[in-house]
Amino acid sequence: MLSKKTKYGIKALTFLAKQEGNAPVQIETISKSENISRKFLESILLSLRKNGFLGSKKGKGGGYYLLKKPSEIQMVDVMRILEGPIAMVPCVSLNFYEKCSDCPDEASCAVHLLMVKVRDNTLDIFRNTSLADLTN
Amino acid sequence: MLSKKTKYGIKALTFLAKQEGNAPVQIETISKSENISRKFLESILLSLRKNGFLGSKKGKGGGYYLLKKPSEIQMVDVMRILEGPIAMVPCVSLNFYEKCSDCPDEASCAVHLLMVKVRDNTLDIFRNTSLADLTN
DNA sequence: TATAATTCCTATCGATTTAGTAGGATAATA
DNA sequence: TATTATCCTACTAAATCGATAGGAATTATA
Repeated sequence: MLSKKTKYGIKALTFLAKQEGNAPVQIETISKSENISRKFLESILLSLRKNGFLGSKKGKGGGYYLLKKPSEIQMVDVMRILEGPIAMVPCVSLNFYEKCSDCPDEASCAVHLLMVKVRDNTLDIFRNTSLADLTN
Repeated sequence: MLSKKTKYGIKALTFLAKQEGNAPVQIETISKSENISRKFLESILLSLRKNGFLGSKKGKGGGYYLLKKPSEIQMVDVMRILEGPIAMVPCVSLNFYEKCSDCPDEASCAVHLLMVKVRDNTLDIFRNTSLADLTN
């Protein structure tokens, strides 16, 4: 399951991508427009800022804005920051690899084999989809 | 994340598929061979039996056995029973559909759009992979 | 310089899910 | 009848998730 955090994060990025110009948009504005709990969204935007997707400005007229063009923001990077691993199993993850304690040999593991296929395909989609692609 | 339930279930099915003949295999045997908690595996096999993948026999010489040929068992069916929805978001699920409470229009939702792509690809893999394919 | 507006940060909480355990009921075999 | 195995229900500890609370820090503006 995709977490609400990721879902809301993508919606917020999309909202920002749709703005004309690059003026800061307040949390409150996004929260109301996208029906996202204000405080929860706050923490998500904070995390997106700390990871280089967003810039922010404090005080009156402040808010968040995209640091790159939507076409330059790949979904694979967004997913990794918000959701974590792309793979369904740690033993198949490129960026969050962990060995399975129960499995003596990955090469002959049915689950491993199947999940590698899924990861490759999913990765391909996330790599080849930018924020711009989702903003019609 | 793939649940341990699904992971163990697939491993158990693979183990059974590798057997010569169709003689019942005891829970204990699978549990030890695949390093799966005995009691947990018990509940998983029970669920696979109730959903038509396995047959069982009680008493001495009893155990579990496949009801179909491995090549006739599609991973998509296994996944749906053990893991639930294939889709990462309910509003994109074919078999477990649920509307998002926060989203006024699926057609224009970025998350929806992205997750449909992922679902289609993943579904394709699970549909075109049989238990036999995983048993080398 | 005072005030209001806004992000920043840490901590906490309730609900749900997950992985696993316990213990006995039921059925088949010898 | 004794033994072997599955069947079934209920319980539990730990982790995760979604959300909330409350105030600190910073900036714009009157």
